Amino acid sequence: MLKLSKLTDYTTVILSFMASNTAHIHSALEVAEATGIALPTVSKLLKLLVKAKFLRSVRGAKGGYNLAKRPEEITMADIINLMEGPIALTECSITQQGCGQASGCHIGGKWSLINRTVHNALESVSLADMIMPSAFPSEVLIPVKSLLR
Amino acid sequence: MLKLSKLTDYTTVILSFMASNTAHIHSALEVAEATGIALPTVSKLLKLLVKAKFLRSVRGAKGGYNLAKRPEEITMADIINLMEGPIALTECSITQQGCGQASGCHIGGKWSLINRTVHNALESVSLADMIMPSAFPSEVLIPVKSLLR
DNA sequence: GATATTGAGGACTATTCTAGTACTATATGA
DNA sequence: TCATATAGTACTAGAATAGTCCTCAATATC
Repeated sequence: MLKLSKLTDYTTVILSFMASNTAHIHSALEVAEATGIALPTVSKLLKLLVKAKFLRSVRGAKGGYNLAKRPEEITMADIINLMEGPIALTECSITQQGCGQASGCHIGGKWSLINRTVHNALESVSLADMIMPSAFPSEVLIPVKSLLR
Repeated sequence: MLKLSKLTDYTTVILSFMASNTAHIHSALEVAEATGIALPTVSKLLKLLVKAKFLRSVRGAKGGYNLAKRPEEITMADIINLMEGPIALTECSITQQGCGQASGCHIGGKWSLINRTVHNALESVSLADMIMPSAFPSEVLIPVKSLLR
């Protein structure tokens, strides 16, 4: 499976919870109970999200966390980028310098296109979209092939 | 990084090599030398690709492998599906039955859309596209957000 | 001002996954 | 019949991931 790490998955769940309830601040315990994720793990992720400026924290008794940005301003691409680094399906697509397989590999450019496509897909979905109850979308068409020539 | 396993990466390189030279059959050793991937690994992948019907094999002396399908008929989605299983960014998007986090997670439907978008992106690129020398594509636009409501 | 509550930060461990290797059996051309 | 090549399976080492724990710092409340 072309997969995200569990922690990335948890992070989207946590952020979605925060976004759906922006009124007051939530303690780590509260988030853990609401999401069903173990407290130490939640705590670890919340700290990470503060560092990344997605959340604000309030220390001390009655402290907790809340969103530092509007839900529309946080995209899936942002979240994945934070948790997993740059969105790229292959090693060689990250840096400009080719990979070790140089002699046998002539497909670098195509990967960069594919990566960009995936990135765009993820950037087009924000936290606000994630928490919106939705009718099932009809069809998604992507003109990638037409661009390959 | 939202990443593919190395083996998946190798597989695309190997298949691209086979596709760019469909005239005669290639031994595992030949493929290994052409791609720069270690022979045992190449051998393992070639066997896998035969089982998946992407390649045909000829046993015995002067044996080897060649493509069983036309390059246009093998898409990136096919390759990733073979190597990593169904294209899905999260566990819960694969099966219909919700995840263990049921109580806290209300975003399953959105993931399915995102997954479908990514899948479409990957399905639109075939082996034939991968081996074609290309001008750099200009822009890729995906109307995902407009479909979320 | 003392105490309880809650976040900050970092270290550590267990487990799982991945990649790579090795070995034996089978088929075929010369 | 021998050399060459694939088929199939099992195993191992290493790396990445997930998860936990402990100590320190800040703040509200009594």
